[in-house]
Amino acid sequence: MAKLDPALDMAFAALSDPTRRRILERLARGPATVSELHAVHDMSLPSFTAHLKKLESAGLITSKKEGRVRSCALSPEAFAPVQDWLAEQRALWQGRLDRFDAYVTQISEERKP
Amino acid sequence: MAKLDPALDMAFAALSDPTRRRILERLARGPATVSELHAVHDMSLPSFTAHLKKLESAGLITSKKEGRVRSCALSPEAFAPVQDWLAEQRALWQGRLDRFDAYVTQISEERKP
DNA sequence: ATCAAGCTTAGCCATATGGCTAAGTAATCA
DNA sequence: TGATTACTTAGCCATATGGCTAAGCTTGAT
Repeated sequence: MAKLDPALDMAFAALSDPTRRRILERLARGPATVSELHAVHDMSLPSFTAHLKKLESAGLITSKKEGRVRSCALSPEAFAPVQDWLAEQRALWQGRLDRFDAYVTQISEERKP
Repeated sequence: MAKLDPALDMAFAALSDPTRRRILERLARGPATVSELHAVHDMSLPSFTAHLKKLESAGLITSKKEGRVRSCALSPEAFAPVQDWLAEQRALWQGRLDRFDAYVTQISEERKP
């Protein structure tokens, strides 16, 4: 519905990177610290934290620093707009299909009698 | 599931731009020519066709040139991997929630007797 | 008081992205 | 044939993205 939706832009952009999707997959199983998340990624820490930052500014994760440790958690509700947009697309397309069906049906009805 | 999925990368990246989402929303209602699609976008034609190219290389639309006119159509099946990934995420997250519920239930059970 | 752990900041680099104009090509129309 | 339509290609530009290293800064442990 929204003509211009920067939140949606950022969410989709954040999801377009495989490193970031892996991070989300990990966080779906529960919170983790930056170091824990970084451990399985063959990448420098600064590069890695840039990905976390992007996920956080897209609203897909939250993080909080306690002492010298930052822990991250998924923000599952942030996925809703994305899924909603896709669902709406599907509905539009389905609507078109249904109307096409109706049209075909109508044509064949008209040819019968 | 796929550790590395360039198709998913490209689909999400294609969806991260508002111009491209508007194009998809239009195409969900039915096919259209490049000119028709371009008409409602305040942008030069070359810039606009670059968006179409990106959508097409992400597999989200197809196009075919007949004479001097190129017409574009949605490829609805290309949305499946995207929706599947999101659904899987949701499932992971839900699984975690359920296990947490079970844990809480177990704890309260243990306190009762 | 030192040292180590766990990030963070700063700066650099290469490539990608998203926009433009100007010029080119191919198909239809008059 | 000549003009017009409908893109297409080429080239330029600014900013964003994704990677790096080196140095800094808290916090926690010794």
